Amino acid sequence: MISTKGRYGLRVMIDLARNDNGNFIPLKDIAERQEISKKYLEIIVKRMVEGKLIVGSSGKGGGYKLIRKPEEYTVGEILTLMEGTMSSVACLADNAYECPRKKKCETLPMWEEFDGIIHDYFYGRTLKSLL
Amino acid sequence: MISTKGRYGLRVMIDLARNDNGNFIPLKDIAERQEISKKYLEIIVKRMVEGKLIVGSSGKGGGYKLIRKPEEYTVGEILTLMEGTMSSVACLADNAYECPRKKKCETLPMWEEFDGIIHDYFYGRTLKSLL
DNA sequence: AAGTTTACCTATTATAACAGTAGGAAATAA
DNA sequence: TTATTTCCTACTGTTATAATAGGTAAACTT
Repeated sequence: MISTKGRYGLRVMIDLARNDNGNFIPLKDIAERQEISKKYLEIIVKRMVEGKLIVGSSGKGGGYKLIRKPEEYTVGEILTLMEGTMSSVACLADNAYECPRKKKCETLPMWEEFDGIIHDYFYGRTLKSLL
Repeated sequence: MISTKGRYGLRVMIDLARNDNGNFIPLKDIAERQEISKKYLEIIVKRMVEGKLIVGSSGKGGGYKLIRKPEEYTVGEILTLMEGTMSSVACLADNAYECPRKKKCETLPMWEEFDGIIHDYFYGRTLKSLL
């Protein structure tokens, strides 16, 4: 299940795209429009800055801004950054321990196929498509 | 992300289908074959009995047994029973609070479409297909 | 009737993630 | 230098996960 990190993160990206006028957009404005606590959003955007999805600028006239054009972000990369992994099961997560039953597991092929569907869905959809 | 409840539950169902000979199958045997703690599996199968996926019988010669034929179970119903919900976001879960931003939410349509894909995938697949 | 096997039932626990809140320091522009 | 805004560290309450522990009840066998 997608947590608030992923959901709010996406909404911040949409908000930044929607209200882009070339200047930095203060988090206060985003928080008000999106009706999310600014304090909590700080955690969200921090990760987005670290992940190079957006850029921040301190001080007056500061705020956040997209780095690329909306059509150059996939929803998948945004969610993956925010959620850590997009795998449906722990066995297939990025940091997965090597499961000893891997070869004889009767459910693994299904999880793999399903993860492929998830991947195709979210990586085949751009931020622009959400505007 | 699918938890051990869903993953182990599915494996128990497969194990019961695979080893079905008309008799009840003791949990001890399932636990050994699946390499999962019997104690933990008790929690899993309890829920499956309550959800009418399987039936249990105490005493010598007891154990668990499928109620229907493998082709009459969908993976979706098994996972939904074990996980509680198969929604990708809290806003769409069965017990969802009524989100005040529902009408203007720009991400909701995507989550709804995605949940449809999840639903189609898992409900269009039977236990038999995993054998 | 006794013993064995098996499900069934009620706790308890350790760990981690989630969803925030709080308070201040540093940077930037007017 | 003052206002604004990001940036940083720490803290907290709640819930879910992934179990473990110990016992009771039922059913079959001898």
